[in-house]
Amino acid sequence: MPELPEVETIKNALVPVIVGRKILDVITTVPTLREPLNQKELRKNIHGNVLAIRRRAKFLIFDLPGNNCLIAHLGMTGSFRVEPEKAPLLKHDRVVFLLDRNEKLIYNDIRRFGVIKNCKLSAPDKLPEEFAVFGPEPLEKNFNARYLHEILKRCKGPVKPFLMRQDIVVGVGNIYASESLFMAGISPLRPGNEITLEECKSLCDSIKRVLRDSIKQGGTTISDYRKPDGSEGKFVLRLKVYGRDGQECKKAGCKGTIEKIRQGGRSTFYCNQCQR
DNA sequence: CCAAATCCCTGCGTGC
DNA sequence: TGCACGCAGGGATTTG
Repeated sequence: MPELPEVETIKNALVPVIVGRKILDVITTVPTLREPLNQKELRKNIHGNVLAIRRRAKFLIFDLPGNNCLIAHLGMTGSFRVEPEKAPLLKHDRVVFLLDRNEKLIYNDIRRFGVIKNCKLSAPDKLPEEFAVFGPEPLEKNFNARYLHEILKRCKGPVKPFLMRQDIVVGVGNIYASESLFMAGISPLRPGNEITLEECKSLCDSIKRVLRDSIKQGGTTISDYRKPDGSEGKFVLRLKVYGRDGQECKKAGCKGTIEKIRQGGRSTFYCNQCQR
C-alpha cells in the first residue's frame, strides 16, 4: 500500500525525529521478512549517527557513518514509530533500533512483505547498486511525455500494469496508477503502443499532479497505512475511482459508472464513460 | 523476449 | 458461532 506519497510522508515525519540521533543496537524478532533478516550483519553495520534519511522509489535510505546505510522497504503493511525504550512491543513489531536518549525506532510489518537490510555505498550520497534497475522518479524532469511515449510504444499490452513497473517509473502503485489514468481520461485497457505523445503528456502531468496532491494530504490511508505519529493520510477523501466500483463518476457532467476489473492480478478502477 | 500467473504473508469481510 | 474462502497488493519468481 505505501506508494511514493506514503513513503515520502513517512520520510518527512522521520527526518526531524531521527536525523542526528544515534543508533546503538538492532534487535530482530523474526528470522525473515520478504528477505532473511540478518541480525548479525545489522548489529555490526547499523550503528552510529543517522546522517540523513533519503527516499528513492518506495525505499527509505538511512545514511550512517562509514558509507553504511540502512535500506527499508515497507511492502504492503510496514510502518515506523518511535517509542520510549521501555514501552512494550506490539504484535508484528519485527525490527527494533535502540536509539540514544532512551528511545527506540520500531519497524512493524503485519504481512512481512517489507525489507530491512544494510548496504555499503560506494560513496556518501550515492545510491545502493541494486537501485540501478529503477526508472526515473515521477516528480523529476526526466520523467516526461517524450520519455513515457518512447517506453510505451514498445508496450503492446494494456497500459495500466506498465505504470506500476518500477523499471519504467518508480513509486506508482495500484492506487495512483488508477487515479492518474482517470485524471488523464485514458482507459486502463488501452494498449500502451496506441497512446499518443499528446496523451502521454496528459498522463505524465496527471501522475505528477496526483502524487504531489497526495503528498500534500499526507498520503492515502486505506487500512493499515499510518504516518509515524499514528495519524491517517487524508488523500483517501480525494480518490476518484479507487475503491468506488458501482458508484457514479465524480467528473462534472459525466454520467458514467466506476467499474472494477482485474489486470495483472490487481484490481483496476476506471470510469466506463470518460476514460477512453 | 515479453507478459501473465503464482507465491510470499496476515487480517478482515462474506457466505454457508 | 465457526469455518472456508476470497481479497488486499509490492515485487520476486515461475510459467506460458
